[in-house]
Amino acid sequence: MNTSISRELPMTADELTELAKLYHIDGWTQEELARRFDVSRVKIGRLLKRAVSEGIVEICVRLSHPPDRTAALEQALIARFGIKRAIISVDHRDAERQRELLAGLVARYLDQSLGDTSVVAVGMGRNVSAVPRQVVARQHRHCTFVCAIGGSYRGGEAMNADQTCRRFAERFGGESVTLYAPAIVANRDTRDALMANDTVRQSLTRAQQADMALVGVGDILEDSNMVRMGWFTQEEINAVRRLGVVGDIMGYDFIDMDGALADTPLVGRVIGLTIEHLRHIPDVIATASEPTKVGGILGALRTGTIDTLATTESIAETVLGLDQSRRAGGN
Amino acid sequence: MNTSISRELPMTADELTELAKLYHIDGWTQEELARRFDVSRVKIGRLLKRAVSEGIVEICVRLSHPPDRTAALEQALIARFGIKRAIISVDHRDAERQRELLAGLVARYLDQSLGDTSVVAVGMGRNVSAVPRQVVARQHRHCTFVCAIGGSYRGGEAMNADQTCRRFAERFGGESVTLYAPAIVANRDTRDALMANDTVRQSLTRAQQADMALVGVGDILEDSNMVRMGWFTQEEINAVRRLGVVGDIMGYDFIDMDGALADTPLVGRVIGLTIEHLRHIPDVIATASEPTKVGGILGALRTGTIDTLATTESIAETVLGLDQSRRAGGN
DNA sequence: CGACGCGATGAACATTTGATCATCGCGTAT
DNA sequence: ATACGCGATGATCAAATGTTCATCGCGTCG
Repeated sequence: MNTSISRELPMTADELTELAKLYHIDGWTQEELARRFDVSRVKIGRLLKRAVSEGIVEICVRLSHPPDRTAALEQALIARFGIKRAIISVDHRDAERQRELLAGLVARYLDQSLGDTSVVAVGMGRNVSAVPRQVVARQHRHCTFVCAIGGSYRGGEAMNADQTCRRFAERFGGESVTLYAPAIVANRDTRDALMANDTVRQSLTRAQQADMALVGVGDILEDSNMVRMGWFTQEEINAVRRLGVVGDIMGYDFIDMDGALADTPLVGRVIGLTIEHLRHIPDVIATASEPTKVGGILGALRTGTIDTLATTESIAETVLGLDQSRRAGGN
Repeated sequence: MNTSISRELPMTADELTELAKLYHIDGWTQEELARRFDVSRVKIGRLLKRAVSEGIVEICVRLSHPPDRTAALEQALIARFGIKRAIISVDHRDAERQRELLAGLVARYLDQSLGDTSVVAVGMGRNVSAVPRQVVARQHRHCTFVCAIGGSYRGGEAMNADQTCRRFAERFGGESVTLYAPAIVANRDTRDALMANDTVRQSLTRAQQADMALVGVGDILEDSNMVRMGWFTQEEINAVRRLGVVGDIMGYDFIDMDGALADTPLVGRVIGLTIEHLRHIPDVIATASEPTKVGGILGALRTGTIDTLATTESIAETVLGLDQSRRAGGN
């Protein structure tokens, strides 16, 4: 056990970890640490700040909504769409924070739902990849997190399913299974060839047999992931929108507000689970925190594949209202 | 919107949630909240404490880096690729910061490995040149840092091997040996002419006899150093990629995922150590911090020339998975 | 009616943490 | 050699938070 800290600021990660543990876990005060290591309190403070900035310690605040307010919303969603449960986060104006808040609740739900050997199929997207960061597992499990869709270098590595799977496995315990294939390929032939590949087949089979799935819901705005990732040209997206498409599930399966699948340029070119596969997974969690996705969420709910909806309070209300109006007003 | 909080402490969970959100998420101070709701600051404090005890907010601190995890990774890499050791850095989302973190670990490794008169061959690249900046030497030595490749004015002087050598010599003590030649020349004849030159010969000979080597691993993406330095046209890089090339060692020797050398337009035009030379150096350290380089790292490991791999946790895991899948799935 | 208990409340004080700034050491450029 | 920049350092001050304690309102019981 190393008891002395070198005089210069560049400390090793191990020393920083030790310091952070004493402060955050054991409850020492900065002044006590300063005396203990014979440096000034200010320096201890700076070191602790550095431990945070380097990711050695992570502090997450989880804000769960009190049951009474969300209970009514959840009941309405269950009654209207036949889902099994809803996870409702408080509203927040900052989009990034909002994502984190919701991801925290999803993380907690996973922590209480995951068995010791559960298999979870994981999609791509910002809302999905935000979840593992918020996980604080109470037990160490032996789960399997398997990619439900291939990878893509565009639009940031961090959103990819394999990264998300790996982080899940780290946090909850267990292993991650990567789908070694691009998320999207040039044409159906390439897709068929890939699907015939052993490695790809194996991963997909495991994904199909998952106990749970965590997927995102997308919109088809100009700045949506679809366009950012270069899967769509501007004209294509306009054309698709004219078909009445309002969003997608897991990043590629497009739906209109009635939950019907649409015929888009992507059909037959994606390597991953389809909506049909999702139907056979006992608990499909769909998560979306952006207000622009209300249409997509409504469509996703109406596909009947969603078991658990995770979203914000105001989005849930909007979706319910939207559904109401479309039932009443027709069109 | 409810703006007032009732006077008695028994508040509704909703009000507590609102309060907690303002404090924990939005960063208000207790005093601001006290003014805002016209109660004493002490009471706000008590309410916030209650929000925690009632489970409305959860605050969790996570310490990363239990050393055992990186130890397991290192063992896996050693077992799989026959390297001697691995240096694993924690992940960090900011690329620049990530480079520094990894460079710090490499610097420490050098500090504990370098003898008083060691000779180190030094490559080029961002990951290599980041190392000397992180050096904090405990003793002053008389080492020799010698360029393993010539210089290039494109793409920033700072990355050049001679600069890096000089900084190393400053930090660790000793001298630096520059390879007075361009990194790449127009054709094989020019190269032969240079290799016949006394000065060049001498430097290269010393590099070949080095005790250690520090080299980078590159990728061949559009924005890679290769292209930025103008060594490759876009067509050439595409052609090379079609050969199955996934990366390079030290900035020029190209390899596919099986670690085999590729025939590229650069062959015979580079002034510096080759992979064959590296094989005779007792400790070749390869460093790479970018996730895009996983393929290149796998190839580099399979060449069998690497003794010490320095990379990030998630890259190490990806490389292991990639190797696994290529062994299993064939192709 | 009045004494008492009890929890809530906020003033006052103590502790902890964050921010600022002058200084120092060291390496570099002039 | 000297000036300068830069980062690290800790003294000092300011802000934020935690703790203590006297008081108050209110209901209960003798």
